[in-house]
Amino acid sequence: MASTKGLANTTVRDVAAEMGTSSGLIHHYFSSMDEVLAAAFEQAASDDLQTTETAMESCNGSLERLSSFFASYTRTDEYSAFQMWLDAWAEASRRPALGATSRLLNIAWQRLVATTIAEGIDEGTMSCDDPDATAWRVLSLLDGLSLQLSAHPGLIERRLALDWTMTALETEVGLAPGALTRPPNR
Amino acid sequence: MASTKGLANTTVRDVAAEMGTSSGLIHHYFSSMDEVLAAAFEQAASDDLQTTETAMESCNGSLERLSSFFASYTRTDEYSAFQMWLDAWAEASRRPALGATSRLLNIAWQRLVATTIAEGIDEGTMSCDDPDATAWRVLSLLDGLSLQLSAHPGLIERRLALDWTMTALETEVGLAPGALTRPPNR
DNA sequence: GACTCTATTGGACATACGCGCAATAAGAGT
DNA sequence: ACTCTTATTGCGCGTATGTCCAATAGAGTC
Repeated sequence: MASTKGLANTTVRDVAAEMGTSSGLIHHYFSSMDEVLAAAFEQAASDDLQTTETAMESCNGSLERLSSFFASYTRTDEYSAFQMWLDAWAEASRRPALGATSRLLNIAWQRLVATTIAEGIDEGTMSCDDPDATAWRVLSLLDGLSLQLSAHPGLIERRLALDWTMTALETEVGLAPGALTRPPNR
Repeated sequence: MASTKGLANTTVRDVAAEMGTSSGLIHHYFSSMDEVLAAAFEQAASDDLQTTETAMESCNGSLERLSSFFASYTRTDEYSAFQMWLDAWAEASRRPALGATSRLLNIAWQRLVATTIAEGIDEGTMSCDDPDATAWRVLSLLDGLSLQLSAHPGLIERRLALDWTMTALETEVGLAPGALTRPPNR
């Protein structure tokens, strides 16, 4: 999936060329371009989610798991991954199928963080009144900052954006500042 | 500016029709569609900024000014205003002029918040190590939450998103929870 | 081997878009 | 009146896109 042009500008012929088939075949399986984009987005985005999930599972302890979450987040191919999300959010209100897909995947990411926080509470290493709300806040902060990184390169330092988000999470769940291990620069 | 279709799908002919002129005239004043979109976006977005600025100026005390900021934010025409920002961010990396415009306007919003916090510090009502960073964090949180409100209606309650952001600001600048007055529901 | 159903092709069709252009209108200054 | 510059029009060209469709290939099934 080399959609460097962005979801919004991806055409049926692009997808066909990339799969080595014809444009007509795609409309044999998908009834509209909206669903083509939704399927393409789901595949790419849920791949990223899967990668992050397996990386987190290989950690023991919710604290390491959360650190691993951020490490995995910065590892995703920087341009295309987040640009794809920006396109999806912008098109969500115009393309129903794509909107439904992005909604589901956003919820999946939020639940991933929320349940890990809940584990931390069970372990006794974290404290949080509302893991659900905290997950939304932390992810929204990360999205809002990543959005600036992607749309306005150089405006905010990438490392600062990540550090701010991790600090916010530490504060929310009652961890000491720096308790989460920052990933190395890249 | 009735661009309900979104910046990305606005055509030269749309703009021409809305201004009651011909499409050729627009290319007489703008050298490319990128600059047309940048100008249209700048006009709409800086209008919103101006409205918020004047609303804040009519308040005395930085605390009231910050409350006014959030009140003004929720007042902006809900769909089209934020959808326009989403489109601009998504297109920023593909359309240089639009990207430069959105970057400048983002900075303007950030400075608006940062300088108000600095005023609060001078007044002695607030405390904050780095108003600049705090402004970026608060605005990014607000953007990330507003993004969900716009792209996935009903996922998060609008009032909660606003309340979370205002609480985050209160925490950052050492105000008591609830010190900022929440705007009435709408 | 004939038949049927699905997979797949390549292209046609209608539409839409950005951009440029030749032609015209409108002033403005002299 | 005349000229030069600017404003404005309407249209056409080239290109791209989503969608549809007739035709072909292939794979089972009896």
